[in-house]
Amino acid sequence: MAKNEMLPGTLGMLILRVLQPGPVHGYAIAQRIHALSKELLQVEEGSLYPALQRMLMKGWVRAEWGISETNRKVRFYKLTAAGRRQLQSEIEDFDRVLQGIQSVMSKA
Amino acid sequence: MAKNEMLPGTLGMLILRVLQPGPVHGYAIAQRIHALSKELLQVEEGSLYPALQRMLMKGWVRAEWGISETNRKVRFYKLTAAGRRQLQSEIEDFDRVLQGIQSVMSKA
DNA sequence: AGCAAAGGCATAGATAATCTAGGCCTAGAA
DNA sequence: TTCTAGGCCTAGATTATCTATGCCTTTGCT
Repeated sequence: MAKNEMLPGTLGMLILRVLQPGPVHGYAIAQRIHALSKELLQVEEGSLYPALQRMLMKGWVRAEWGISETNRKVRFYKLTAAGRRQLQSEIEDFDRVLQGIQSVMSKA
Repeated sequence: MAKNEMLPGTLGMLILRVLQPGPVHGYAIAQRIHALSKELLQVEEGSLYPALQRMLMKGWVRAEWGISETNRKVRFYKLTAAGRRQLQSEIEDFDRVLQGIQSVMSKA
Protein backbone atom coordinates (compact mmCIF):
# COMPACT_ATOMS: atom_id res chain seq x y z
CA MET A 1 0.00 0.00 0.00
CA ALA A 2 1.32 3.38 -0.92
CA LYS A 3 0.22 6.98 -0.64
CA ASN A 4 -3.36 7.14 0.59
CA GLU A 5 -4.19 3.50 0.22
CA MET A 6 -5.76 1.41 2.91
CA LEU A 7 -4.14 -1.45 4.72
CA PRO A 8 -6.12 -4.47 3.55
CA GLY A 9 -8.04 -6.09 6.33
CA THR A 10 -8.51 -2.98 8.41
CA LEU A 11 -11.30 -1.18 6.57
CA GLY A 12 -14.06 -3.01 8.39
CA MET A 13 -12.60 -2.11 11.75
CA LEU A 14 -12.31 1.55 10.79
CA ILE A 15 -15.89 1.74 9.59
CA LEU A 16 -17.22 0.05 12.70
CA ARG A 17 -15.20 2.43 14.80
CA VAL A 18 -16.56 5.48 13.03
CA LEU A 19 -20.08 4.17 13.56
CA GLN A 20 -19.50 3.50 17.24
CA PRO A 21 -20.56 6.92 18.54
CA GLY A 22 -23.74 6.92 16.44
CA PRO A 23 -25.27 6.54 12.96
CA VAL A 24 -23.40 8.03 10.03
CA HIS A 25 -24.21 7.93 6.34
CA GLY A 26 -21.91 6.29 3.80
CA TYR A 27 -20.34 9.28 2.18
CA ALA A 28 -19.69 10.83 5.57
CA ILE A 29 -17.98 7.68 6.83
CA ALA A 30 -15.34 8.08 4.15
CA GLN A 31 -14.95 11.75 4.93
CA ARG A 32 -14.50 11.10 8.62
CA ILE A 33 -11.89 8.45 8.08
CA HIS A 34 -10.06 10.87 5.84
CA ALA A 35 -10.28 13.73 8.30
CA LEU A 36 -9.63 11.75 11.47
CA SER A 37 -6.57 10.16 9.91
CA LYS A 38 -5.24 13.62 9.08
CA GLU A 39 -5.59 12.88 5.38
CA LEU A 40 -3.37 9.82 5.73
CA LEU A 41 -6.14 7.43 4.73
CA GLN A 42 -8.50 7.67 1.81
CA VAL A 43 -11.40 5.24 1.44
CA GLU A 44 -12.53 4.88 -2.14
CA GLU A 45 -16.26 4.61 -2.70
CA GLY A 46 -15.68 1.38 -4.57
CA SER A 47 -14.24 -0.04 -1.37
CA LEU A 48 -16.64 1.63 1.01
CA TYR A 49 -20.01 0.53 -0.32
CA PRO A 50 -19.09 -3.10 -0.88
CA ALA A 51 -17.71 -3.15 2.66
CA LEU A 52 -20.97 -1.76 3.98
CA GLN A 53 -22.89 -4.40 2.03
CA ARG A 54 -20.79 -7.12 3.61
CA MET A 55 -21.44 -5.70 7.03
CA LEU A 56 -25.16 -5.51 6.41
CA MET A 57 -25.18 -9.15 5.40
CA LYS A 58 -23.21 -10.15 8.46
CA GLY A 59 -25.65 -8.23 10.60
CA TRP A 60 -23.07 -5.88 12.03
CA VAL A 61 -24.87 -2.75 10.87
CA ARG A 62 -28.39 -1.72 9.98
CA ALA A 63 -29.23 0.88 7.36
CA GLU A 64 -31.96 3.46 7.26
CA TRP A 65 -32.80 6.10 4.69
CA GLY A 66 -32.86 9.66 5.86
CA ILE A 67 -31.89 13.21 5.01
CA SER A 68 -28.35 14.50 5.41
CA GLU A 69 -27.19 17.78 6.87
CA THR A 70 -26.91 18.98 3.28
CA ASN A 71 -30.49 18.04 2.54
CA ARG A 72 -29.80 14.98 0.48
CA LYS A 73 -31.35 11.53 0.61
CA VAL A 74 -28.80 9.35 2.36
CA ARG A 75 -28.43 5.97 3.99
CA PHE A 76 -27.51 6.08 7.64
CA TYR A 77 -25.65 3.10 9.00
CA LYS A 78 -25.95 2.10 12.61
CA LEU A 79 -24.03 -0.45 14.66
CA THR A 80 -25.94 -3.48 15.92
CA ALA A 81 -25.09 -5.33 19.10
CA ALA A 82 -23.30 -7.91 16.98
CA GLY A 83 -21.43 -5.08 15.29
CA ARG A 84 -20.26 -3.79 18.60
CA ARG A 85 -18.94 -7.22 19.53
CA GLN A 86 -17.32 -7.54 16.14
CA LEU A 87 -15.57 -4.23 16.60
CA GLN A 88 -14.09 -5.33 19.91
CA SER A 89 -12.97 -8.59 18.39
CA GLU A 90 -11.34 -6.88 15.42
CA ILE A 91 -9.57 -4.46 17.67
CA GLU A 92 -8.13 -7.31 19.71
CA ASP A 93 -7.04 -9.18 16.60
CA PHE A 94 -5.47 -6.08 15.15
CA ASP A 95 -3.60 -5.21 18.33
CA ARG A 96 -2.26 -8.71 18.65
CA VAL A 97 -1.11 -8.91 15.05
CA LEU A 98 0.36 -5.44 15.24
CA GLN A 99 2.34 -6.41 18.27
CA GLY A 100 3.65 -9.40 16.38
CA ILE A 101 4.64 -7.26 13.43
CA GLN A 102 6.38 -4.74 15.61
CA SER A 103 8.27 -7.45 17.44
CA VAL A 104 9.61 -8.80 14.19
CA MET A 105 10.40 -5.38 12.78
CA SER A 106 12.33 -4.29 15.83
CA LYS A 107 14.16 -7.46 16.68
CA ALA A 108 14.88 -9.20 13.41
CA MET B 1 -7.56 -11.79 10.29
CA ALA B 2 -7.89 -13.94 13.34
CA LYS B 3 -5.67 -16.13 15.50
CA ASN B 4 -2.30 -16.56 13.85
CA GLU B 5 -3.16 -15.08 10.50
CA MET B 6 -1.13 -12.43 8.78
CA LEU B 7 -2.18 -8.89 8.13
CA PRO B 8 -2.49 -8.74 4.34
CA GLY B 9 0.01 -6.38 2.81
CA THR B 10 2.65 -6.79 5.46
CA LEU B 11 4.18 -10.16 4.63
CA GLY B 12 6.64 -8.72 2.15
CA MET B 13 7.91 -6.22 4.67
CA LEU B 14 8.37 -8.90 7.29
CA ILE B 15 10.29 -11.16 4.96
CA LEU B 16 12.56 -8.35 3.82
CA ARG B 17 13.18 -7.42 7.41
CA VAL B 18 14.15 -10.94 8.37
CA LEU B 19 16.55 -11.04 5.46
CA GLN B 20 18.12 -7.72 6.36
CA PRO B 21 20.82 -9.07 8.67
CA GLY B 22 21.86 -11.74 6.17
CA PRO B 23 20.77 -14.65 3.97
CA VAL B 24 18.17 -17.03 5.35
CA HIS B 25 16.51 -20.00 3.70
CA GLY B 26 12.76 -20.16 3.11
CA TYR B 27 11.65 -22.50 5.83
CA ALA B 28 13.76 -20.64 8.36
CA ILE B 29 12.20 -17.31 7.38
CA ALA B 30 8.82 -18.61 8.47
CA GLN B 31 10.27 -19.98 11.68
CA ARG B 32 11.94 -16.70 12.52
CA ILE B 33 8.82 -14.69 11.94
CA HIS B 34 6.98 -17.10 14.19
CA ALA B 35 9.58 -16.97 16.91
CA LEU B 36 10.35 -13.25 16.74
CA SER B 37 6.65 -12.45 16.91
CA LYS B 38 6.39 -14.56 20.06
CA GLU B 39 4.18 -17.03 18.23
CA LEU B 40 1.72 -14.27 17.35
CA LEU B 41 2.30 -14.61 13.61
CA GLN B 42 2.32 -17.75 11.52
CA VAL B 43 3.37 -17.66 7.88
CA GLU B 44 1.91 -20.52 5.90
CA GLU B 45 4.17 -22.07 3.31
CA GLY B 46 1.54 -21.43 0.69
CA SER B 47 1.95 -17.73 1.40
CA LEU B 48 5.68 -17.73 1.94
CA TYR B 49 6.93 -19.30 -1.27
CA PRO B 50 4.70 -17.33 -3.63
CA ALA B 51 5.80 -14.18 -1.81
CA LEU B 52 9.44 -15.12 -2.32
CA GLN B 53 8.77 -15.74 -6.01
CA ARG B 54 7.25 -12.29 -6.35
CA MET B 55 10.26 -10.78 -4.66
CA LEU B 56 12.64 -12.64 -6.90
CA MET B 57 10.82 -11.34 -9.95
CA LYS B 58 10.88 -7.80 -8.64
CA GLY B 59 14.59 -8.15 -8.03
CA TRP B 60 14.37 -7.53 -4.30
CA VAL B 61 16.04 -10.79 -3.37
CA ARG B 62 18.42 -13.27 -4.95
CA ALA B 63 18.35 -17.00 -4.26
CA GLU B 64 21.14 -19.49 -3.98
CA TRP B 65 21.10 -23.20 -3.22
CA GLY B 66 23.07 -24.36 -0.25
CA ILE B 67 23.09 -26.67 2.73
CA SER B 68 21.22 -25.89 5.91
CA GLU B 69 22.39 -26.22 9.49
CA THR B 70 20.46 -29.47 9.52
CA ASN B 71 22.31 -30.74 6.47
CA ARG B 72 19.48 -30.33 4.00
CA LYS B 73 19.52 -28.82 0.53
CA VAL B 74 17.94 -25.40 0.91
CA ARG B 75 17.50 -22.14 -0.93
CA PHE B 76 19.05 -19.16 0.74
CA TYR B 77 17.49 -15.80 0.02
CA LYS B 78 19.54 -12.63 0.13
CA LEU B 79 18.49 -8.99 -0.05
CA THR B 80 19.59 -6.99 -3.07
CA ALA B 81 20.25 -3.27 -3.02
CA ALA B 82 16.79 -2.76 -4.50
CA GLY B 83 15.39 -4.97 -1.79
CA ARG B 84 16.97 -2.84 0.85
CA ARG B 85 15.41 0.26 -0.67
CA GLN B 86 12.08 -1.52 -0.94
CA LEU B 87 12.22 -2.43 2.72
CA GLN B 88 12.76 1.17 3.74
CA SER B 89 9.91 2.28 1.52
CA GLU B 90 7.53 -0.34 2.90
CA ILE B 91 8.42 0.59 6.43
CA GLU B 92 7.63 4.23 5.73
CA ASP B 93 4.33 3.34 4.09
CA PHE B 94 3.39 1.05 6.92
CA ASP B 95 4.25 3.58 9.60
CA ARG B 96 2.25 6.26 7.87
CA VAL B 97 -0.81 4.10 7.38
CA LEU B 98 -0.56 2.78 10.89
CA GLN B 99 -0.53 6.29 12.23
CA GLY B 100 -3.66 7.01 10.24
CA ILE B 101 -5.39 3.92 11.57
CA GLN B 102 -4.46 4.72 15.12
CA SER B 103 -5.68 8.28 14.76
CA VAL B 104 -9.06 7.06 13.61
CA MET B 105 -9.28 4.34 16.23
CA SER B 106 -8.47 6.67 19.09
CA LYS B 107 -10.40 9.74 18.06
CA ALA B 108 -13.48 8.51 16.23
C1' DA C 1 -33.63 29.32 -17.14
C1' DG C 2 -29.65 26.56 -17.65
C1' DC C 3 -25.63 24.35 -16.25
C1' DA C 4 -21.78 22.83 -13.48
C1' DA C 5 -20.06 21.16 -9.32
C1' DA C 6 -20.44 18.69 -5.38
C1' DG C 7 -22.97 15.42 -2.57
C1' DG C 8 -24.50 10.83 -2.60
C1' DC C 9 -25.47 5.63 -3.64
C1' DA C 10 -24.13 1.74 -6.11
C1' DT C 11 -22.08 -2.06 -9.23
C1' DA C 12 -18.86 -4.52 -12.54
C1' DG C 13 -14.48 -6.06 -13.48
C1' DA C 14 -9.64 -6.33 -12.70
C1' DT C 15 -5.98 -7.13 -9.54
C1' DA C 16 -3.53 -8.85 -5.74
C1' DA C 17 -2.56 -11.39 -1.61
C1' DT C 18 -3.49 -14.91 1.27
C1' DC C 19 -4.97 -19.63 2.66
C1' DT C 20 -6.10 -24.61 1.94
C1' DA C 21 -4.60 -28.56 0.43
C1' DG C 22 -2.01 -31.03 -1.72
C1' DG C 23 2.70 -33.26 -3.85
C1' DC C 24 7.42 -34.49 -3.56
C1' DC C 25 12.01 -35.35 -1.68
C1' DT C 26 15.71 -36.24 2.17
C1' DA C 27 18.08 -36.93 6.72
C1' DG C 28 18.04 -38.80 10.97
C1' DA C 29 15.94 -41.26 14.77
C1' DA C 30 13.56 -45.28 16.57
C1' DT D 1 12.77 -49.99 7.77
C1' DT D 2 9.61 -46.95 8.87
C1' DC D 3 8.34 -42.67 10.71
C1' DT D 4 8.95 -37.80 11.62
C1' DA D 5 10.53 -33.42 10.84
C1' DG D 6 12.82 -30.47 7.66
C1' DG D 7 12.40 -28.53 3.28
C1' DC D 8 10.67 -26.72 -1.57
C1' DC D 9 6.81 -25.80 -4.38
C1' DT D 10 2.12 -25.17 -7.03
C1' DA D 11 -2.96 -25.09 -8.05
C1' DG D 12 -7.22 -23.34 -6.89
C1' DA D 13 -10.38 -20.93 -4.04
C1' DT D 14 -11.35 -16.99 -1.43
C1' DT D 15 -11.41 -12.34 -0.11
C1' DA D 16 -10.54 -7.43 -0.21
C1' DT D 17 -9.37 -3.69 -2.51
C1' DC D 18 -9.15 -0.38 -6.50
C1' DT D 19 -10.56 1.58 -11.09
C1' DA D 20 -13.95 3.07 -13.66
C1' DT D 21 -18.30 3.73 -14.33
C1' DG D 22 -23.45 5.21 -14.06
C1' DC D 23 -27.08 7.64 -12.18
C1' DC D 24 -29.65 10.93 -9.32
C1' DT D 25 -30.24 15.46 -6.56
C1' DT D 26 -29.23 19.91 -4.55
C1' DT D 27 -27.12 24.26 -4.69
C1' DG D 28 -25.07 28.08 -6.67
C1' DC D 29 -23.57 30.66 -10.54
C1' DT D 30 -24.43 33.01 -14.83
